[in-house]
Amino acid sequence: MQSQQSRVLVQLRDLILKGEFAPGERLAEIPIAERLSSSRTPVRLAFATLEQEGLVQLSPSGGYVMRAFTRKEIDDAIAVRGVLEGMAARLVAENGLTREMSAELHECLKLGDEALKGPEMTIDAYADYVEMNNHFHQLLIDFAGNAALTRAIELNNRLPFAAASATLPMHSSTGDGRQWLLITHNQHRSMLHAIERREGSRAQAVAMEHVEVARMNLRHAYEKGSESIEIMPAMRLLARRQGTGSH
Amino acid sequence: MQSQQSRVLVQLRDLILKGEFAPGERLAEIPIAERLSSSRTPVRLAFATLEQEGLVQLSPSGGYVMRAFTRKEIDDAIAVRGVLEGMAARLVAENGLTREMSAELHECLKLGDEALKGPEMTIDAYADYVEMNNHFHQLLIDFAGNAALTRAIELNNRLPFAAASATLPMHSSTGDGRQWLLITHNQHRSMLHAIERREGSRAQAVAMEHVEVARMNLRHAYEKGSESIEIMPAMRLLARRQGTGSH
DNA sequence: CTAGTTTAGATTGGATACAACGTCAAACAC
DNA sequence: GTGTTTGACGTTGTATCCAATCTAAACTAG
Repeated sequence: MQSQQSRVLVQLRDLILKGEFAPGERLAEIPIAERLSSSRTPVRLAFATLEQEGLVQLSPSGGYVMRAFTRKEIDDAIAVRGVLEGMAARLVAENGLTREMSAELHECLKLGDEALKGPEMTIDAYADYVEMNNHFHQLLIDFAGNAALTRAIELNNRLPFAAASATLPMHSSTGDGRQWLLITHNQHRSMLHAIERREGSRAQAVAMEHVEVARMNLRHAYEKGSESIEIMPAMRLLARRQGTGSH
Repeated sequence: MQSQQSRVLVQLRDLILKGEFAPGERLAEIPIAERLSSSRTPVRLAFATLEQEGLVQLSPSGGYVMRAFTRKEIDDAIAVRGVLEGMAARLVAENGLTREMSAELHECLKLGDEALKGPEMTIDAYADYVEMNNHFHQLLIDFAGNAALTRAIELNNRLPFAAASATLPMHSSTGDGRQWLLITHNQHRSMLHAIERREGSRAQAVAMEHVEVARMNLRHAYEKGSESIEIMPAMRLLARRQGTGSH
């Protein structure tokens, strides 16, 4: 078993992302330490990390409080992801793919085709698509071979909703979610096509356009409001109004 | 006076950036705690933050070791800065400037003109230019009004050499440094011009080209090798060969 | 009844104590 | 002479302790 430190960090981050704490809520060390059956020390260590990740904030009076996220902040973070993934796609196009890289990416497209082939999507097919989507994005980032870029994307994705998978169309079972998945899947195909033809600028443009679907889905979830909290608990971290909501 | 936590963090980061620790060196808590006259607790907290910043690494056997940076990693980080600052410039151009914003940016240009006006640069004039440069870049980032972007740039700048000021031409007194400052200054002017005309794409392109000077200077410093360690102690953190240098 | 003050409790920031672990070195065996 | 094992030392990870501070409630005075 690993150290308390990493266990507490992972579990606490999980609790936060599950919406266990209300925005602005004071995060006392003792109750959390008890809840995760550890002492205060690993909890404080975890807080230091989570503060860097932007999930919690130092309170001026000491201690930490849960951060609130405005709609604009999430939207902005998605835009940043677009730019960074656009850079990744451009780099991959400029540097060129090896045969193995190309094969891996094509495998993703194939998995996507299979998940989307029926007229209706099962839950399993949806899960498969999400996994394929994550893999595809991760491959592009890895193939770009730029550690600072990888890091920047990783840190940006720590913000709730900013990650690629967080804002895939969630209502796939209702039918119109599948339409959007078809569109994002086609964008993946365009991206790979551009990359293989070394069209860096096109690859970048498609990658940037790609996140617009995520923005649209965020808007959708935001308007649905409380309904989407059921399937996306992290929605609770979204402040309904501008401001931090902490006082 | 502030907390030990923040004091130790700042001082320790300073020590690291001054090249006090060799790449791969084990960073023991007790000596550092004694050196900064605190207990191990704040040091440990600082390590957690510095690890997030990428300056130190967890050793598999426990504890932290000083990270080594390869030339490529720094170069890549500068490329990421170019993309992010390019995004900032584009956003500012697209959103437009208020009268106050415009005035502040023009003030920077004026200060730069003054610092560069003589045929030779004094140390003071150089210092003024550096300060103006930082301010100009920070203004653009602030005016973009995208918190995730601000954060991403900030985190990326924590890597040594990646920040805008870190790789300005350092040999300004020798004359050819001044030439390069004239060029970067002119790029600032072009950027503002593009922004005022709402030419987002041009503003972005200039901002991206702008960091090429930084890359060139890094190459320059790297080739000079030990000479540049005198004026840039952080050069010691650059691994002379690929790899982590930790074993 | 309200507002201000005081006091008691809880909580954080920091230091230290302790146990488990890893590392290094010396000594022994082959 | 070399390789291995064992033991001692140092370090980390974690828990707890203490003091300083903030919070909140209750009480008093106007």
